[in-house]
Amino acid sequence: MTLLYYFYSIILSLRSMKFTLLANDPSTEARAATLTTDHGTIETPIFMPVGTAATVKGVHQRELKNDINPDIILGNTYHLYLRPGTKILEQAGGLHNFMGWQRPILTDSGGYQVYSLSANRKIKEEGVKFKSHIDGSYHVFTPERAIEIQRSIGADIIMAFDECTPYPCDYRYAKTSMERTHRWLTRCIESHQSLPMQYDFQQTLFPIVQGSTYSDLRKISAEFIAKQDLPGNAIGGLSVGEPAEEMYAMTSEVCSVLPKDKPRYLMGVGTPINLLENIALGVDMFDCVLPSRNARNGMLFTADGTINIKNKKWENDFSPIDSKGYCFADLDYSKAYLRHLFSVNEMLGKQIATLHNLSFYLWLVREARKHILAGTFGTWKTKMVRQMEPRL
RNA sequence: GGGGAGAUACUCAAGCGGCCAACGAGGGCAGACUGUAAAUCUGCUGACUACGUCUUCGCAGGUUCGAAUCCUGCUCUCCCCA
Repeated sequence: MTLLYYFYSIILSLRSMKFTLLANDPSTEARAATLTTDHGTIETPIFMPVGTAATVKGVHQRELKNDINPDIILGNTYHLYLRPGTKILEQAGGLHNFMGWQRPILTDSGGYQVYSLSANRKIKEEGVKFKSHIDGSYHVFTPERAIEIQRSIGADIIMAFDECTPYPCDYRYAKTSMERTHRWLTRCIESHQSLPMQYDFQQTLFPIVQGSTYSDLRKISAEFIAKQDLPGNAIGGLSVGEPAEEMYAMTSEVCSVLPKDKPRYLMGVGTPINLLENIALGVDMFDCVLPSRNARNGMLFTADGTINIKNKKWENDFSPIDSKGYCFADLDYSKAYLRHLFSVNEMLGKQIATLHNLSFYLWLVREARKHILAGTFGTWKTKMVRQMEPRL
């Protein structure tokens, strides 16, 4: 029995994630593809809703699956490690079973927390020491530990442990940090290869390009990352406050180096316009808290730009939330009603807004995909960007 | 009928002679948010011909250089005893 399981594991580990390019847009670098994991196929370009603590905040799994309908969602290593902890996740049979989501999941390694919890952590060559925001306890994340925890969590795609540098970041530090992230990557790869699978599906490791806003560093980093020959590649350290044009310049630089036959994941991006511009530069995967967090704060993303549903001007606007109807709630409820829910701080308001925003984001990337497949992405993108730009 | 407490901006509520256009909270109005320490955070919230002026602290008088703050009367509210 043990022997059988052993062979089964070997067969599983030989199988790897499959990326199939279906189309290249004629006027941009945009591509449409499929990415197959053991939990299903992801059609790219894709937006991955963020579900940090084993939940896309405010959304039932049923709505997530049936209405928003993303092919993959995110979880976070740091948060899940703190609570509920790897022991519980292992007992549950991994994150998929724990949260009742059987499609693909990607976990961030905790690299972003190195950035966002900067006041509560210390970086060393060995790893990063964090002070827990929950009980003040100290925890050390090393590249090895980050992979080990991600093995226990059990996401289909797991991320290398990196440092997401802040903006602005001086050149010397950007270079030092990038080189350390590269060394950490080597350790992540070794760890990933040596640690046994804990569940009966494949987990794929993605490395992360760093280099802040410096073209030469980005190029060096992208070359180093590409050389590792992992099944997919990520671009990190962007959308941390730099102007959008700088982000696009970096994405463009990096995409020109990263292999075309592997998925490219731009971490933490972004606004609907950011998504379209980066798809045009060759990015396949995105994740961002904007649609979910901003929804809870009353901001709705639409094809005609953003609106703040809390504003007085919606008080007696009984038209549908969004007549385009990206989800049932868009047509079932009015703007005036949604504003009311926010006014009285009813949780349903935040749920509806989240459902709308994520449905819109997923509509946007699916629509982009259709246009790439049809060869009309360039003109469509230009039109959409103009339409969504803030009017003064 | 007797005794006591109190009335402050949209609401609740501090202030008890000058540093008061008046703490704080709520509400209201706006803004921020990009690999989630976020159902969070920030600003404004008497009026105006706005870095200045004017009118406010139940109402009416008074004391004082100066009152939301002290005194007198009135109106109203609450509590206790009969």
